[in-house]
Amino acid sequence: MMDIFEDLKWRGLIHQTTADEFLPGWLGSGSRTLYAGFDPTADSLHVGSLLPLMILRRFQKAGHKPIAIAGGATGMIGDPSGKSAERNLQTQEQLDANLAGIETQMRHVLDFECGDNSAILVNNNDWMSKFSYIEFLRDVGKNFPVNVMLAKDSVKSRLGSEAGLSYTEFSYMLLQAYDFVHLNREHGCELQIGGSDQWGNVTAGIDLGRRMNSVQLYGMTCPLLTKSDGSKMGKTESGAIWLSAERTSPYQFYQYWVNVADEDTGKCLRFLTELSRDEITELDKAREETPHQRESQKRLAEELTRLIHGESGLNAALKATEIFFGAEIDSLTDAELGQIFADVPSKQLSPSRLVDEKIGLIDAVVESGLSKSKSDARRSIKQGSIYVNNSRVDDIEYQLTREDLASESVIVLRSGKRKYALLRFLD
RNA sequence: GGGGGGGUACCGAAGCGGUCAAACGGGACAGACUGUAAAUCUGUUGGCUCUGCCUUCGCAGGUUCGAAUCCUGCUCCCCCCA
Repeated sequence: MMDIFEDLKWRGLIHQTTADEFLPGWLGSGSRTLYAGFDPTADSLHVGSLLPLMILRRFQKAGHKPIAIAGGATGMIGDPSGKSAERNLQTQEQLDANLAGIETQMRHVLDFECGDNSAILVNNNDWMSKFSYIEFLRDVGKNFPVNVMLAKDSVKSRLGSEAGLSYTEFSYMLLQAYDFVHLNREHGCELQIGGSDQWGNVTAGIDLGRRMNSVQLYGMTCPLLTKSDGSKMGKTESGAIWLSAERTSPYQFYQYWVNVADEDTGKCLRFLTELSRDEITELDKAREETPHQRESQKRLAEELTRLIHGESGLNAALKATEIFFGAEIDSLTDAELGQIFADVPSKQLSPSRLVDEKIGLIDAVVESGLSKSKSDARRSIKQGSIYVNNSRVDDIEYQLTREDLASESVIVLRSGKRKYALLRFLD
């Protein structure tokens, strides 16, 4: 069994634990059960959830049993930690749909069918919803001194803010704490992991375990995955990077990691991949010496895309990358093009236009939406920024014909470096 | 209520009778360079049946061979005095 604690430490994944001295030996001497919580606010996890998920995976590979808890109940309330304003509440239907989506994705990262230490996914709504308000206050609430709760950072910061803190959000801590106690009782779970902003909630659970059941539980937090400029990893101008292919195509996902800044890449490799120390050290060196090769970014992107989208997803992303960065496009199928250009707008035209009517390049560029007027299209072509199937065409008179089809029925137009549009000649 | 200034292309801002599709700056787009970074350099930035034609300078009229530029009315904005 590998030394999980040592590995986490080397990767910089241990921010704080409740038992620094004790945990290494404890983890090394048997299979333990641990859990991390995931917030079901959407039907897909995003890059932000990748870090705790990977930590669970590391534990599982080291022989421990991971529990992922989807906060069906807590998700209805919203964790105030690190949030500046009150959350919107979610409906039951939304939550159910979200949970289903999330589970599918977790299966890529955690093994749910490997015997004793199979991962399990539970929904805290299953036990929380059985509580009556009175019961909860009597059994759980009375174990929480308000003065201790008020001292937690997550509460303090919100009390001082203009938005304030509702009673509902204030209660969040009790729910998460009770989750831990419940999992301990039902599954023998003894360790909770979470981001460093979860410290208050984690220790609340440990306290509750001691008070209710006289058990000793443990907690471990990891650093938050942030960029060197302090912003969150996994966000772009156009929104979050998701783990579902429907929301973020494998190509976009791959590209996100290829474009990680040099300063952040080392951290990402350590935090999010399972590459060995030697490999990571080598990549660090390569990044230092030949930054323009961007070997480590490519490796990072490759590892993560394969994990989340599988070998075929990775291949699609690589093929798309090749094409989006200039490779000529020909002898592909409609299906392949459809996958590669999943994110690209397309325009359907009648096939007869290719044969009988002849479609001039200028008109094609306008119809595809790449240019807003014919004058604009004419200028673009003259300036050499229009490409048909990725080869430049600077002849204003050019007419598209069947010869220009890149697949059975598609011609790929491009303006400039990145802007693509598909013309589909179908009835 | 009185006095003054002003509304120009995506934004800021010149132009104040013809050579104005309208200087200049920013932005945007493209080309070169490059590490799918940044910077830099170059070009483009109303439309079209494109070496020419058409429509634009708050709105509507007028003067003139000719107006973004002059006149009249309307409208909106800013400043000063009440």
